[in-house]
Amino acid sequence: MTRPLRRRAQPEQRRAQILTAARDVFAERGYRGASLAAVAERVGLTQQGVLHYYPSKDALLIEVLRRRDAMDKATDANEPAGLHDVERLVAFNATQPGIVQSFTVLSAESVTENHPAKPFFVERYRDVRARIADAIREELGDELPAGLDAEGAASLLIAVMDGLQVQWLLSPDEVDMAALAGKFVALLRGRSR
Amino acid sequence: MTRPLRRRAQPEQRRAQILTAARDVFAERGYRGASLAAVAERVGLTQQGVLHYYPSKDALLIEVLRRRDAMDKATDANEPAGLHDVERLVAFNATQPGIVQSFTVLSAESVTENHPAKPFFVERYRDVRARIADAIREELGDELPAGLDAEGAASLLIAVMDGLQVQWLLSPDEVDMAALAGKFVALLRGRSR
DNA sequence: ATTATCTATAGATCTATAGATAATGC
DNA sequence: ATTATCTATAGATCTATAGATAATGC
Repeated sequence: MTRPLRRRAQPEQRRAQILTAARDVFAERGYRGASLAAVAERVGLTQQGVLHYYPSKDALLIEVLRRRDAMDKATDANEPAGLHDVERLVAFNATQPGIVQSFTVLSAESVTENHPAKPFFVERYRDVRARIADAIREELGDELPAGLDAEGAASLLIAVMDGLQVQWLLSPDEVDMAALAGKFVALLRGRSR
Repeated sequence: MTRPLRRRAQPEQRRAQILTAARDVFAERGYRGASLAAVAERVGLTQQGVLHYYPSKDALLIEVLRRRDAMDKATDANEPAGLHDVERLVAFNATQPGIVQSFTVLSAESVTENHPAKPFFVERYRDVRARIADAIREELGDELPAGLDAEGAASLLIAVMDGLQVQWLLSPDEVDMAALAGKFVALLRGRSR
């Protein structure tokens, strides 16, 4: 009975493990503060083992973001289906601090010089703004308060969700993200008094 | 006529130069992505020259933040004096992309593990929330729409300003920060229709 | 005498490439 | 035959400390 001296994982499982570990490490330290060795350690490989699956640190980050995007689209997570859905979505996010943190940290870091995720986030915000604007138009038509148009309201809604995440990550007990996001939606609906 | 072989700058000028350079480098690359050598190069010193004035990279970051805070308080910049002042302040910020970027990048990065600026930002947001809540109470009393209280409205206002900055830094031509912030204030005032 | 600045350097990283080896899949 | 994984290693960093030197301030 000979025994294998080294175990090999299923390649697809390995890739998935690596992406999850990378997302967590990037969330904890930012992209520039993270190392391939830290990712490797979490999946029980050497740093070179990780590079067998993803040819560079940049490529690994891009894949993390792509997969996240694909999953979000598949499950309709992280982008509200409409105004009625905002509070539920934010409440769900509040149960997933790691995911919230990865998004907050990477999107802000992406504005820095030559950041590999910059094109990704430019496009993503453009996309999300357009889709949320459509949803708002569908629900409220042109009946927006304060002279807002649907695009502006979409920008504000995204800003509220992103901005609350920073405050919540720093002081979870002082900021009730979901309730506040819900109240912002109520403002948009114009139920102001 | 002997000439000095090496020029020495006035210490206080040097400190100010270093802090400005550090703020810019941190804005461009984030704290973890920045190096002391990059800061040193901008002021014409070696990295060890910088460490003569600030004993560590952490200490340098903390001083950058402290000075910024002191300057903000002195000039009333970066924190609106009240709701009437929000749009003007945001319009002013839009003329200072470097400062906006340093704030956006560092505050988001500060939520990561063991980040030296975390205590600073936890406290700062707590403070700013309280001060803005006071200003809102003074201007609007308890007449807040959507069942908001002054603290909640303050959280939302800060979130709007922070969140718009990310979108604006990524796509300055697509997001009119000042106009949108102004419209959010109009929503808070309850002039909704 | 003090201090601003430099050179030298220790000691830790970090990413990426090259090539070896052992396990898998046909 | 292919490929998952390792060791070895090049080449660049990076922070921080130690100690030398030259300019400043009393």
